Amino acid sequence: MKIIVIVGPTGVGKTKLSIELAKKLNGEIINADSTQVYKTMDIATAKVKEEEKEGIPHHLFDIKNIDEDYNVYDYQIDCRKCIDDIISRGKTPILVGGTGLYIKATLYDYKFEEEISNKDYSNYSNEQLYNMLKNIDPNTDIHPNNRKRIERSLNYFYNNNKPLSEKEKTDKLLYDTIFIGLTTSRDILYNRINERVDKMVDEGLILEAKNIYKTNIRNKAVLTPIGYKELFEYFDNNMSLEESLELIKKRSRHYAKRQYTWFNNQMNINWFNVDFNNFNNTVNEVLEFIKSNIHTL
RNA sequence: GGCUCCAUAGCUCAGUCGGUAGAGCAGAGGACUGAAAAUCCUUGUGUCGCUGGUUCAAUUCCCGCUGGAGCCA
Repeated sequence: MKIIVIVGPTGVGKTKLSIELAKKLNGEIINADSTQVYKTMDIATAKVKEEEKEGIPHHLFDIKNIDEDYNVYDYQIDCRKCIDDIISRGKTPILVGGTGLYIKATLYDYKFEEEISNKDYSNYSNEQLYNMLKNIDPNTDIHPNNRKRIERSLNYFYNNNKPLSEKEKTDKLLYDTIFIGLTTSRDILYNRINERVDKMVDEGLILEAKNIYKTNIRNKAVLTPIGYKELFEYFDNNMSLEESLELIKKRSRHYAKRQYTWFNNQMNINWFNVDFNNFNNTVNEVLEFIKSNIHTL
């Protein structure tokens, strides 16, 4: 059984395509977006709305509260379980989302072990941490400024008693997968992203952010997505509303660019240019590609 | 009408006591195996507004023009 994966930068229309494909391919949709696993983070994450689902089963959305942690390790387990379940019922799993790492860790043979201890490094400078890492892992290629990676690397060492640079890394694909990528020109994409932020505001983004702001939760889940931390600056009077929204747009543009870098260089994607005037053209083009791909096997 | 100031990268500006220029932002490229919408790295050639003059050499000095800001009438 084939797995369909739909990727692409934020705002190209992945959600829409996924539902059209699911209808035609007897499919079920699995979220592959790190921020959409959380409840109540709906507008900012551009989560699919209930009325848009058209009866298609959607998995791995809204499975965590915002005060809970979730990461690749958890996702790999959940998503593989989900894929197996859908296949066992004779349906087609359709992974949709923009989080390249989650998709790759699930479909490729990434190995994670359970980890227990995670130290607090807040008393150390970047330089001190880097030197600590160099001591235990001389071959590390992490940049000295990349504190997050350095901490992770140290934790890996203390949990596994070996340097992260010696971890075995495979590029083996575990599932029979068709990778579909949606794309468009940079100009059009950036315009869509900018307009979408304004649309989010119309749909209640500020209230949604305010509600999360009022919980006083400031963990990874809350501070990771684009759209809340920027508005918090406005709520705290450090920024005007306009500045805050501009920042959201800018960061979304940067994010889209990083997504291209990942998908172009980490995965073998079959790219399709989106026809925004007639989305059906795009759907049909992709469908044809999938069908020809299935037949050749 | 008179006087003063400004005109340099897509934007905001710095600078060259004359030897054709540099920052921030925007933009572009890249890395990525437990925060990934995160984190980190790399990347600045542009008729120095236009025209003429002085000079071996002008974006830099001088004349004029154009556009903008301010002051005096």
